[in-house]
Amino acid sequence: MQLDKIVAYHKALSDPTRLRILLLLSKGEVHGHALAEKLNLSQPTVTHHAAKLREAALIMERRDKNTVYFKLNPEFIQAGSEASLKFIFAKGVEEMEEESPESSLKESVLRNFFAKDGRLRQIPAQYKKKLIALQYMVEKLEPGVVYSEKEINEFIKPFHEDYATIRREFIMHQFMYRENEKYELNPPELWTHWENVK
Amino acid sequence: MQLDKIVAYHKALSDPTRLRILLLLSKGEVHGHALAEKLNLSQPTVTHHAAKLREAALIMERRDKNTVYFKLNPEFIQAGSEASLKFIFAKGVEEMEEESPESSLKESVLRNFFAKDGRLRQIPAQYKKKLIALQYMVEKLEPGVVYSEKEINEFIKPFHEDYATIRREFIMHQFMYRENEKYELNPPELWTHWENVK
DNA sequence: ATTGCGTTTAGATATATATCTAATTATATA
DNA sequence: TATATAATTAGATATATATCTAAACGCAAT
Repeated sequence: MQLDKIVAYHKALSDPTRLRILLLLSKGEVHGHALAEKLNLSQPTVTHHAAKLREAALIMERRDKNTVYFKLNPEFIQAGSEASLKFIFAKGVEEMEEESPESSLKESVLRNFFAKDGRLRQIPAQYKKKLIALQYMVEKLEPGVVYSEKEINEFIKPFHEDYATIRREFIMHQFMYRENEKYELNPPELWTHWENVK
Repeated sequence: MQLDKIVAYHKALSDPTRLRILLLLSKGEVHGHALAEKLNLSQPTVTHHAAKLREAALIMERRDKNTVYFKLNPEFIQAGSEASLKFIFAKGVEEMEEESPESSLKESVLRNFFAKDGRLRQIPAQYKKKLIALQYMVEKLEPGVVYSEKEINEFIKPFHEDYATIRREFIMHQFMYRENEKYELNPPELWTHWENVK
């Protein structure tokens, strides 16, 4: 997961002093002492910030005698920006397909919690199993159809008498969407799956 | 100085929990309780992060009964990214103002693409020139005024009959900001300029 | 009214970090 | 070798912040 890299990138840019350093470097190479003077900071402070920027690969260094010159690393500055946007806007990239543990657990839940007539014996207390049971029921609804609350209740009753709780769970776990008393199925990408809850 | 805004933008993105929230929101609206569950965090922690993201204008909220739904504010996420790069790479801010190539290109575009009555003969296909034409038009709007979509259309029509395209380009290139059908001018620092697009 | 549920606020705690001074290291020169 | 300059490291301090629990708030249903 490149999450840590993206965090490091933004951490590096989330300090006014470091941004001012980058601004100064945008005009060309500058050495540490000069940065300290221009920013009215001590040299150790400059070293501190330079280390942060170097760790995020936003600057490069060159040593000449006992003087260290800094300059921008423009490719990485831009790359971090692009990687962040890609990360944030990457809708559902991390979806995974059928796994054996999941399907066997699913079978076990359907066998043990649902009677032959289709009724739900009890709402599973264990989170994973509850989600499986909820999903099993919700998949019998029509995508794209707008239901009233009354209709949802009537739909749930054949499964379980406590329709209010189950209706709430449908919303809480993103199986359904509610607005102004109207209920509608969410797309499956939005459903809460126990694999995503770590 | 917009330094503080850029710092705030990166601070908002410099936490792994907040990035995970944005990732979840990239698939669509999610409410607070669901976020807390999916992330294994307490609700107050979600509120805390939501406040940070809201302050940086990276998310928007909608309330239905006592449930708050969050969603991304993609324009601002992108705008912050562009503003940062623009800030860092603003070489020699003082002398970049009046360069001959830019101003002559601007004059040429204004001369060749706009008729004497002010109408835009055609939308420039070349990127640089299109931005110049868009900026020329958008500068005739009042900063700080909130326009309806109808008003924007009526504003554009005297320039060009394809107001829908131009209205979209205003948003796409960050000249304007849109929320709930309301349009407002962005500050010029946010505008996309062709010098930064290489 | 009372209860239930989702959210927010308040307050506490632990960790992270920006900055400084003082001491140490690295490099070059007299 | 001794000295000067630049950089780094070590250690101290103050501020910021991510997280939690407990309490308060807002809204809807009974």
